[in-house]
Amino acid sequence: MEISIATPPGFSFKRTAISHGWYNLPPFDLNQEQWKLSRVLDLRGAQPITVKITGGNGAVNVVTSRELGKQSAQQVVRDVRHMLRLDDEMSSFYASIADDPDFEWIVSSGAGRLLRSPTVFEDLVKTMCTTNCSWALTYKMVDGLVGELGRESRGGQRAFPTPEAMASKTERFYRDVIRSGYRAPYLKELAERVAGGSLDVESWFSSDLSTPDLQREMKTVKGVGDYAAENLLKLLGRYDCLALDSWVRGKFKRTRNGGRKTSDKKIERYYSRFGEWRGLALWCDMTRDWLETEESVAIP
DNA sequence: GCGTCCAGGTCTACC
DNA sequence: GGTAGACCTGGACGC
Repeated sequence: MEISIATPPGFSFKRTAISHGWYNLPPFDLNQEQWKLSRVLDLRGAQPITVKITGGNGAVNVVTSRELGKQSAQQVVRDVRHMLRLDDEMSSFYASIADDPDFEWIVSSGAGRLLRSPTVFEDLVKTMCTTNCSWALTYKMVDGLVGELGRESRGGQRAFPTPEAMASKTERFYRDVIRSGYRAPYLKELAERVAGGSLDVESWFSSDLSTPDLQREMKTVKGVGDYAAENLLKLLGRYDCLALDSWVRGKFKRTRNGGRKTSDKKIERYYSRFGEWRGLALWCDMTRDWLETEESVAIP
């Protein structure tokens, strides 16, 4: 089954697909030769399906692994729009950087939409798996979660596990099988709180709380500190924080500070001119070279 | 082969 | 509120 979803003017599928490390973590899979982004979506009431997404002129094309009813098709459209940030209002951000020669490329290349998961829960678990470890270990943990606990689509690929599936496993499972180390009790506790209904992380997406208040609420989750909360805030569409981690600090040092070590204060000062958009300006600046050549909006 | 360091940090105890 | 030390894993590196 094929579904075409209209994209906003200037949207770049390539820049969006590769905007964030998530494209490299299961169940996402990005084929950079064909520029095809695949993943399994858990439709809850129905068997999970695999979707393959490609860019086009003024639309993205979604091919599903089987025919879908009206309700399931609507959920696929909703999830794809959410993942690719098709409903994000970018004009204010683009206006804030349009006159800056170092950042104008973001407008002309259609960058600035950060790929995210269909659920806040998935983004939160993945973020917890990025802390204090190499990317290789992050991959190993996420791959383990998907492979061990994700529901299977018809083609044998797996979705990201539900909170209920994760809550059903023991802390030892997360240590011994997932190899998550000291994060094991954090993952177990988070899944239990979400599955039990005492924590509604999906509500964070439409929360009326101020960013500092929402950040405080996020940090009530064990294993979520400043970096993890700020990273999640970006994925929710709030960019008034920087989510500085060792990778960003190193990249800023190389690209913006002549290879010299710098303080967080200096990084904050550098991007402060972008106001409420400073987190997004920083992220685009740090990931500019993730695409070797500049992508024109005419080549989505 | 072995020890050390560190990578897309966080928690707790203590001051 | 600020800080030191502990916490898991696994790859890179020096010896």
